[in-house]
Amino acid sequence: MAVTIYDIAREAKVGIGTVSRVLNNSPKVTTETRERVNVVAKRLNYQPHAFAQALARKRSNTLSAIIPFFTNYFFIEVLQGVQETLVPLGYDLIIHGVNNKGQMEEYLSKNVKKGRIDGTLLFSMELSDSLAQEFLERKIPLVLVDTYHPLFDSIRVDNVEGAKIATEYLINLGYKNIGMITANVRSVPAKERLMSFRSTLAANDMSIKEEYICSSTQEKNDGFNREAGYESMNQMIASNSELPDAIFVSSDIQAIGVIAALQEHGLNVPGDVGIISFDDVEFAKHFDLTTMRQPMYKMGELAVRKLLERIENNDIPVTLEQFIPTLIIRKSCELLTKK
Amino acid sequence: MAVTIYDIAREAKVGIGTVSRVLNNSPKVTTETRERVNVVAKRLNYQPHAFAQALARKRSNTLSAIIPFFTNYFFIEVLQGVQETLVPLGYDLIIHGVNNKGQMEEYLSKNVKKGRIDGTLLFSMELSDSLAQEFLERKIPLVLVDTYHPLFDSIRVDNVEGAKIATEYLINLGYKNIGMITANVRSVPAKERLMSFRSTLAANDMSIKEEYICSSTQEKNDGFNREAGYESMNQMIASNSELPDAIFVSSDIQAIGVIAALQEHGLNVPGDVGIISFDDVEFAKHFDLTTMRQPMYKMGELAVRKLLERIENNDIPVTLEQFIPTLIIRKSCELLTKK
DNA sequence: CTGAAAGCGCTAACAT
DNA sequence: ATGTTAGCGCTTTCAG
Repeated sequence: MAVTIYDIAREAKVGIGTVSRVLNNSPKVTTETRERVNVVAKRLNYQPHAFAQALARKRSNTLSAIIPFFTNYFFIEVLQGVQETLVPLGYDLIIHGVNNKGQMEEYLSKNVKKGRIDGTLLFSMELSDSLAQEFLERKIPLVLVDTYHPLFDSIRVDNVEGAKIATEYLINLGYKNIGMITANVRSVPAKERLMSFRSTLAANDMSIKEEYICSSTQEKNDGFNREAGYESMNQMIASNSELPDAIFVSSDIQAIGVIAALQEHGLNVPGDVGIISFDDVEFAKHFDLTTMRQPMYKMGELAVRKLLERIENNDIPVTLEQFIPTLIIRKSCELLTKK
Repeated sequence: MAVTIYDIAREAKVGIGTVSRVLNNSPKVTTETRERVNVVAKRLNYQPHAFAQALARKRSNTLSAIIPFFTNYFFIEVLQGVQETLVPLGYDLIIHGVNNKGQMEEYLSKNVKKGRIDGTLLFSMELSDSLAQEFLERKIPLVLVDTYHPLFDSIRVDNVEGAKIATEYLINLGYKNIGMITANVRSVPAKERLMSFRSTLAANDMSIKEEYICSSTQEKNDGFNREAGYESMNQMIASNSELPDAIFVSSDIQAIGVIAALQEHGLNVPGDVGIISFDDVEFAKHFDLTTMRQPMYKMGELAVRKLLERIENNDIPVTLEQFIPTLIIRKSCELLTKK
């Protein structure tokens, strides 16, 4: 059996109350007894029993993260940010990978009630109003990452600004006929990126050719997948005699499909068409993709801080933090001298 | 405040003992009272308090996983297997990503003592004898995944068999001059794969050209990285007038580097040289890599089952389970007609 | 400043 | 079959 405060109390010849005080750094203990207790605790190699503490304190020092497993790359980096900021603060993380919204809701509405969690991080999935209501009522701190709800803290990427940076980069490189391949526009990020692409082009007095804009109708991952990119590119090739000289693709993974389609038609990147995409997931560098990097690690870090703040004080006003993606220049676009 | 068994007891007009029995499916309750309690529990939307249960039961129903963050691809799939098998069984998972061995040891020897965990999964990292001793003494169930220690259950991939399959595939395709690019041979998997490559070639009466075997001296990830593959390939090109017609590379990520080096020298895959690698991580399919797939999901699944078995009964003998990798045929090798 | 005791929510042994 | 009670290990009053 593990060593408890009773053991320490006995050996140090004090009451368990005093032991507890020492262990929790209560000021009302003589330096002398404090010292004595500490020595014994160390000698016995004491570790507090997390559950007993949680029960007595009504606070578990553990957070949960609900993550759609299918987002793979993105989430692993965010998670690392989450981990590395919460562990030093004495928190533990319970993760729950879900594959669909039903699973998520089940988990949220059930497991969270068990009192084992001080707060929750919800990733990349839409929060329904009924669930939102439940969290509000139960007063369980919740912060959203890569998704949004007006009643909760949210941490997102500024898609509008990111798409603007990407588009301007293409323009400055000297590309004249720029197209866009976007995911399913029912997804918010896809919509925002497309919208910003259009307005940036307009702001720079560049014409927008509708034939050069192609959005996916795929359901799987909202069109953020390789096949969608492949299809879109093939479609664009089939219905145009001439292609754009550069394409802004709404995600790295789609860009892989786009490049494959291009190569099958004997077209090279960036020789024949320049490509810029979005995300900078792990493999992007293996493809030398120029892309807009989402600061995933930092998002995880901030998410934890926000959540902890809210656990301290749930009355602070709700915030929305937007990260600006940064341009990662690799080799899928080039400076056009024929400018 | 959340609803407790006292609330249920009051409403259902029974004692808390009865409530507890009903909730735990004890047989000694009348169907009638059972029904009554269940109805009230449902109406009150009762959820047991996990910590109180853990404290009383001396069992937490939570497992922990210690994972090196730098292995990225591999771990995310294993983790999914872990998750999906443990959640339906009523367990929770606390994950702890570590970046080095020191962190791992700190976590193991400290956090695990807190009594919040029923058992632990250790991934891809060597277990020191002193830590092994500690686990043994504390009787904390531990299973190792992708690593090995004689005193604990281990789940691994059979590198010898995998390398044999890969090599034989190359031979059957008609390749005559087969080389190998391996990671740092101080790593056990790299060593095993190389050894098996040699013996398979020998068993098939094929000559082994030492100039066609190149092992990395890199430290980073034991040479399982892109740069190592790139370097090795360049080195092989520099020191040979003629190249092998096919190369077995010890990991997908190295294969990416190998292909890059080849292309820089105007050589194509599989046209000029065929490539087969190992792992089948997520991006392998984007490169059309023919590779040996490690059944990651299944490994996670089995790891949980083993751990749970051991939690039930820690006296069963230690086992070692080896998974045979499966050949995934894509396009980085081809049937040679010039056979 | 410190010891004793109550209680966190639940399980399990003990009565009845 | 069901109610009662004693812990599980810790925090936190409440006395002193």
